[in-house]
Amino acid sequence: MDQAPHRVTIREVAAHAGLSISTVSRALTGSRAVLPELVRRAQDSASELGYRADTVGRSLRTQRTGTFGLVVPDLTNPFFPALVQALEHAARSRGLSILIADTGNDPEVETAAMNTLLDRRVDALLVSPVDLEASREGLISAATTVPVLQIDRVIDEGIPFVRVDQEAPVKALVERMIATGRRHLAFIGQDPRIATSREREVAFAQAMSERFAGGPLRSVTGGTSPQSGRAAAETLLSRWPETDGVVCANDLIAVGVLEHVRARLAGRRIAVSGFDDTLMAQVLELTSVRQPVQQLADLAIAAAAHPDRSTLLATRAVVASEVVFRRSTD
Amino acid sequence: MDQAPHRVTIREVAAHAGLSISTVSRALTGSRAVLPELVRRAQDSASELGYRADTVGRSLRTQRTGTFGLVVPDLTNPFFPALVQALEHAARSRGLSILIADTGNDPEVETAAMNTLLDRRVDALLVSPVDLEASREGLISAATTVPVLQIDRVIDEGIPFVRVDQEAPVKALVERMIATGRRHLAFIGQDPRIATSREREVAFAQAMSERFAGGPLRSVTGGTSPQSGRAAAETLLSRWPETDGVVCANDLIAVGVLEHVRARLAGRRIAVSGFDDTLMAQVLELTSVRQPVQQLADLAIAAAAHPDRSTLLATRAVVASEVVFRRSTD
DNA sequence: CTGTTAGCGCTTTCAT
DNA sequence: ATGAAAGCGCTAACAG
Repeated sequence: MDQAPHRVTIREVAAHAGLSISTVSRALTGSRAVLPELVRRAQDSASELGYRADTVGRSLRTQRTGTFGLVVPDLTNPFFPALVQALEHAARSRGLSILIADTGNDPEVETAAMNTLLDRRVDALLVSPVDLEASREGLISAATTVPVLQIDRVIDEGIPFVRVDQEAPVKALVERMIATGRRHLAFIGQDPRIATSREREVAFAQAMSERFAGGPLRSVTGGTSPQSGRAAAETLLSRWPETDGVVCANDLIAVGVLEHVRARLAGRRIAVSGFDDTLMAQVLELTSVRQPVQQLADLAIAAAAHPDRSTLLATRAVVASEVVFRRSTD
Repeated sequence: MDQAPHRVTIREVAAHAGLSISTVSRALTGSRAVLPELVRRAQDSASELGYRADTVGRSLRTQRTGTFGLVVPDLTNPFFPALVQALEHAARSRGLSILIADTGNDPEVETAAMNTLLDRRVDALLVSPVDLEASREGLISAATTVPVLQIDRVIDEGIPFVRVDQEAPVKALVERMIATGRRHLAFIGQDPRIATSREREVAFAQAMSERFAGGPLRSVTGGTSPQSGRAAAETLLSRWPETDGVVCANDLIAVGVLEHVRARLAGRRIAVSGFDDTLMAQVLELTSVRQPVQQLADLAIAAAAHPDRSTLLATRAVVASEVVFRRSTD
């Protein structure tokens, strides 16, 4: 049936072309000048025999695998598939591959996964760390072995990162809610150990203190799901019944808030916004902050793929995001 | 700063332990019997020096990488992140890794991606092919080089697969719609070149012909998004205005149909169902077919990881799915 | 510009 | 049961 399908080696190509192994290698990779005539002969033999270089042998020799390890906390959170897709495309367009690990929001799994990837000699590690605190040690330790780039979630400024500015969009959301007549705004975060959620919370607190100096800071945190959003909304509105605008750290939470509002507070005109501009936000006409995923990915891969690693090690990029206003904040 | 972080090799461990390289290798991998005393010495030296075997060197020698290539059509479709997550967890629990490729629904990209993965010497290729026709040639060609397992989408019965039964759930949906009083059912598919969509369509046609022999087959196809779902619903309902139940090949489409019904046909009691039981289905109380993603993943990884590849090559698995009834079909 | 040779790190004969 | 040595496929010194 599926007979041991012998892979052609460079040695065979060399023999077939009547050239030395190294000439074939140089002709095919272009690493050194080779007579055009011989290049053709090498290429012809290669394609005739169906030769494709074995990257394992190459990696052992060059000490580069052309592979990045990508560590994400949870593919169930729709932001991450979008990020993975963008990263994978950016990587593949440069001939690079991605080993993926989903840590299920568990810092221990995260550290273990990073070590597995290091064993596979990835050229760099792209990580969205799970936990502001618990992820730190493993991340720092990994960074002593391989270039590490924090993507989206930043937990240590000493390690390279590509992140999104959270301050401007949060401020824009607050301004919009105020402009449409709201005065009692609140924030619902995910787990506060999640870097981006924490940043959004801080940005909210700051924007509010600028507009309502001395006013109460209405803020609760929960999980990352519509259910926990509903629960958080309930807590929030019983604690601060005057609330008329809610900035949520995530679309999933915002959806839960919308549900709660529509079910229990049908008459109230409460503004709601989310983050990530997921499909659900579009369908439910939820105002949300669109993440520049493509840009994030391009920057990350460009940095990680750069020939001399000092570039990666110097990367500290912050990109802007854009608020998409919809009916939920009218 | 980040000084060339020398990785410890097995040679250094051997020197430190006062043993030969081969003894250390055998002690650490357990590939052959070694005196317990020496095993301890090897292990101690290894952990003392922080040794971790280089999988690149190992792979070159053993001709196995412990890595699978995973090729999915589109991570934007929420079914696939769930599948990727389940596969990655199942793989990692066995010490195996996954190289991911998202083909963006393009068969040519798919073939190219498969070749890239083959160059990386993956032990097997797990593929959800894009296109019933256009993916076939590349898939068959890859299968001559490496074990290939079709996941979820099956386009060639001659190649191993792990799939989900589509017939039973579609039949159950049709029966339910009939039981709640509907008589004029219709189907909306994704692109008919998508294997699962096609199977669902066929199952629908069959279920209908059993109940309404000689009746019209109301069926249209479109894309895989709420927008195309809306458009398809419009087409469908203008062509067959009597329609009172719609089985959709996908939750995203179903959401579009719901939108169209709620916006334009507010009074009509039209049943709607989707596939994949995504978060959106839960939020919108949409009846949907929950895919046994975990089971699919476990079967796939178990087959792919099996030491002798004849097991993989013999894999033809079909697992059952479950309809989750919600308000949209009341 | 081309060829010969060494060697990346590991496992596995092959001797002992 | 252990060790010495070969070699997986490739690239890169080093001669020529």
